[in-house]
Amino acid sequence: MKAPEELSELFRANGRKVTAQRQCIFRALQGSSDHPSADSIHRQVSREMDTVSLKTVYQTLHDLTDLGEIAALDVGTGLTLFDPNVEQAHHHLVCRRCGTVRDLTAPLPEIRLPDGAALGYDVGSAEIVFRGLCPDCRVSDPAHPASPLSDVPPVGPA
Amino acid sequence: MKAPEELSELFRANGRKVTAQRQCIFRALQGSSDHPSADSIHRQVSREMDTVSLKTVYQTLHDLTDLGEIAALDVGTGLTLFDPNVEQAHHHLVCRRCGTVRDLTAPLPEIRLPDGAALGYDVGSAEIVFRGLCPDCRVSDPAHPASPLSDVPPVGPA
DNA sequence: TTGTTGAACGGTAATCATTGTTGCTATGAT
DNA sequence: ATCATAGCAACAATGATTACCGTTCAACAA
Repeated sequence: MKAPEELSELFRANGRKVTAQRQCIFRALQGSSDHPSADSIHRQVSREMDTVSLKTVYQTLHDLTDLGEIAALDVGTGLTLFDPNVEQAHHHLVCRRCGTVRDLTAPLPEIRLPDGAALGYDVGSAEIVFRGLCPDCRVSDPAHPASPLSDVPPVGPA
Repeated sequence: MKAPEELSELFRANGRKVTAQRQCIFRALQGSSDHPSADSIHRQVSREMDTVSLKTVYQTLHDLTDLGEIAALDVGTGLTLFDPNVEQAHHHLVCRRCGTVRDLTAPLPEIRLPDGAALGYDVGSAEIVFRGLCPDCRVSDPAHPASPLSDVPPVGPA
């Protein structure tokens, strides 16, 4: 993701208007190093501007996704996360208990479909999601989900 | 997924009751070779029993997921799909236009995280989702003309 | 066979994430 | 400064999923 000022330029260059709300969202995105949801961005922005609509956050995030500055990421937790890290190719590691997502920058073998395996599809991208327990959730007894801190439902493996 | 009679046995063995609604859902699942949603199963079951609650379908599907007989599958289309094929390890091919999901049984190199890359996670599974346009959607989109199946380009991370 | 018990049922209403509608406001170009 | 229009906030609505609640019925034992 580019810096806020560059994003403003990009928006203008694409016929979109640069509003105070959008600039605030740009800054909130730059400040978040992880994978924020629309709601968490909205909470962050609301601290600075108290009447920002959640819909405005959604629209700006979708605009940024269309422009390729961030990536929408759905790992099965029921809400869409947004990934500002689009410069560096990476995959994701998802905790099946609390739902937190971490980037995986470790080198992985290039994924290639064997000839004829694409079933006529025009395949454009491949994403790998690793699922497991994060260090924090491993501390609690794995056999007994005693007190889940977050009520994200577990997601079954493929 | 096991046969309906075996599923009934399994339910009884786990202290769950075998109702007519559940047996009907078992049969509907066995009859569907693809990746049904809760709603499509509900429509199928409703043809046979006209007063089956959608909640009952959800509960039975979750029970089957807990027992490992089917797998919940969320590929970012907004609804949860259920995959009766849990015996054979496979990945998924998702059409980004119409959302249909196909199994990929082609052999892929085993995905394995290098030592120290797991960031303290207890990694349990890895799933690959390939995204593209299915043959039907390619026909209606001149921007992505059909190409010979042999020259599928290698695909990188999303 | 019959009685008992609690899991499971159907119907409805609620919840959560997300999107549409509408009338007003402010951006960016003239 | 003016002005057309994209964008805004405040709702209301949507679609998938789940909770509530009074009733029913599968499982098991007498």
